[in-house]
Amino acid sequence: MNIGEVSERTGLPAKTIRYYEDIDLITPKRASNGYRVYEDADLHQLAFVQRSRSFGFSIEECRLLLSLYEDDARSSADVKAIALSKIGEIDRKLSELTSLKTTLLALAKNCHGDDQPNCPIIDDLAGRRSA
Amino acid sequence: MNIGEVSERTGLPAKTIRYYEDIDLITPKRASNGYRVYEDADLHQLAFVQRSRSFGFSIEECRLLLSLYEDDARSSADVKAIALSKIGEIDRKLSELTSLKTTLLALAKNCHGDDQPNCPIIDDLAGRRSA
DNA sequence: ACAAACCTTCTATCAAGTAGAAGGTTTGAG
DNA sequence: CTCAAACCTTCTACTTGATAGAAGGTTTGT
Repeated sequence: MNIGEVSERTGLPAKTIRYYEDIDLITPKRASNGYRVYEDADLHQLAFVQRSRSFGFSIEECRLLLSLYEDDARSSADVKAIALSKIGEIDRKLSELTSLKTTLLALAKNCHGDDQPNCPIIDDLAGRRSA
Repeated sequence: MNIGEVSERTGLPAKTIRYYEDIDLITPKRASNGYRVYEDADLHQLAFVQRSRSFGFSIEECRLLLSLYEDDARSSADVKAIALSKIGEIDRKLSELTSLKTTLLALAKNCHGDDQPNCPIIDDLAGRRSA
């Protein structure tokens, strides 16, 4: 299968698929004319990476997960550890975003939002505590 | 004031302060020896950007906020609009991360986490619905 | 006089692609 | 048979928001 069909089937841009080869993530064989030839196993790997990326795993994490995916002797504990650490990361981001939102909401609430220059948001950003 | 003292006072690395000049965000005057000379107004602007960045505003948003900060004829509505749009962005990220976490948690819960290769996380990433 | 501590500019690096240039090949239509 | 569309290739540059290092000039203090 050529890259065009792979792109169509997976929905990944051809550019991205070539990029994955460039970083030695998924490396198809080559035909005699130099074209990349994707076999079913490559397609499965691409779909695996695609889904892993959509779960927020970085490329390097995908590389690790992929090696576990390919490893029949893997232990599920290794996989679970990666998932749990990712959940921890998500939790940290969630609490950071939540407190950010709280602060911005409070600021916005106090701002009249009219055509006057007076603005508590600017005041706060400038370090002038408007409380 | 030289960049070293500015760095010390604001806590921003000198590299970052030079970078902000490079992208025409905060451009100090130069002394006859070529050194950057920061005045109080520059320091205020730096602190303003620093705080805006910590609120999750991008550099380009900071640039806009800074121009409003400097503009005595600004309308607070303009500022509020930026804050509200940022809150919208945060909300989108929050819900994305929350659903991601839910999915990963469900997967991790079903994984034994032992030394056996059998793993519902891998199965899901591979597209094999383990339900 | 000499070193430490500044200052300068320029270049490269990170993540994860995306976009475009410049060119070769192959497929199908007329 | 010819021509163009549609593929394919490699290489380079751009994005964000800095950070790190090279290579070198200046200034301050002892």
